[in-house]
Amino acid sequence: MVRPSRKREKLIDAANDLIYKQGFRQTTLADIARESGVPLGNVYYYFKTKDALGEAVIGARLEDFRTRCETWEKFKDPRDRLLGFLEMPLELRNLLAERGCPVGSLCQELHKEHNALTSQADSVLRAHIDWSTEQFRAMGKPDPETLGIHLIASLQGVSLLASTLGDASVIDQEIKRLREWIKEL
Amino acid sequence: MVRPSRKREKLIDAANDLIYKQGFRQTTLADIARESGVPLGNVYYYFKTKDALGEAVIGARLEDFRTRCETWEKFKDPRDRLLGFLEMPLELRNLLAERGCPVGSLCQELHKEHNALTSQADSVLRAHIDWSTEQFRAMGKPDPETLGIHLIASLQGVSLLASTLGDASVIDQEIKRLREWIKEL
DNA sequence: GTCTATACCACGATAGAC
DNA sequence: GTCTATCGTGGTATAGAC
Repeated sequence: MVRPSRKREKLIDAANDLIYKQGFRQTTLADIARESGVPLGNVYYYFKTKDALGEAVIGARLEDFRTRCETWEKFKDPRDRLLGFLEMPLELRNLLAERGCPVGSLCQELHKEHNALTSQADSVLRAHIDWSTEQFRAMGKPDPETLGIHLIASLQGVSLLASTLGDASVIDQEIKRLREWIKEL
Repeated sequence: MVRPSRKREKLIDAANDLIYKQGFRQTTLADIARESGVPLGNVYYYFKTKDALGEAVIGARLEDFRTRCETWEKFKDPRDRLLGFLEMPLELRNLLAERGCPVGSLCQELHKEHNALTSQADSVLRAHIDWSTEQFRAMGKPDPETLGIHLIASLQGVSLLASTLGDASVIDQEIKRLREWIKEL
């Protein structure tokens, strides 16, 4: 069996967490090397550049979202899928209040640089919008994309405010509002 | 008459724009020096550190918001004040779609670093929330802060999506929704 | 494949002439 | 007050021994 290198995985995991905590630019390869237990010079055996490692991290995040999607798609009713989706930010509420949303904050950051990774990071947020839009479409709603955008924008906005205010309860408030909105739609 | 140095103003203006365009960390003092026409070494005559210049920029932004508040407070009806407030993101729609919200993106960025400026940047976003909350309170609504948070979170979220999708029309959509929400409240 | 040592560069900050 | 030259630090990336 061809199994991917352990060190490669460890590097991606460490980078994933550090990028969430500190941002991409602020996270140095030395940080990642230390956190993953891989010597600095050895990082370049697995990834040619820092950007290449960033690309792998974003790929892992997209993969992670796809896996989550599968669990929500077990629900037959698209309304239930959306309500299932809304459980995620509730579970992560303390993390979101501390660090903001990993997807949104990376998009913000990379849009300010002129980084080659920008469009890849964007695609993760876009995947959230597209998945939500599909559920609204399955519900037979007109303008499903407007609804999908409203849903994701609300979550992004409240993540930013929760981390700025250092208060996770604003997430609960907004999720409550969104749940009611979806039920009444 | 004691007038503040022209160069000092130019530095703040250039820094303000560059920080909006590129983010704080990504913006170098060399960038700011070039853009403002002030030689690099001379920057330190006006600001001891880069953080000190950042602090002046945030102060200018807060001052700018206070000035805008005065124009909205000409309306007697708090509902009209909120509707006046919502004109701002509409006017800035193309800028928001290109660069995101200057206030929100700076909060995001500084929260990832452990920068001394973080709490100052936060106070600008907080000012937006507080002002909105006051209007809802003046309308006699229960839980005015929840409403204020919803308003600002919506704007922040849609700014992020507009810049990620590169599409200003999502701002129009969400503002339309918010206007109706305020009118029916 | 693994690791140490280091080249190289960019940036914040300072020294000091004018 | 103004400006040039430069120091020191810390980051990405590479060379090359094992």
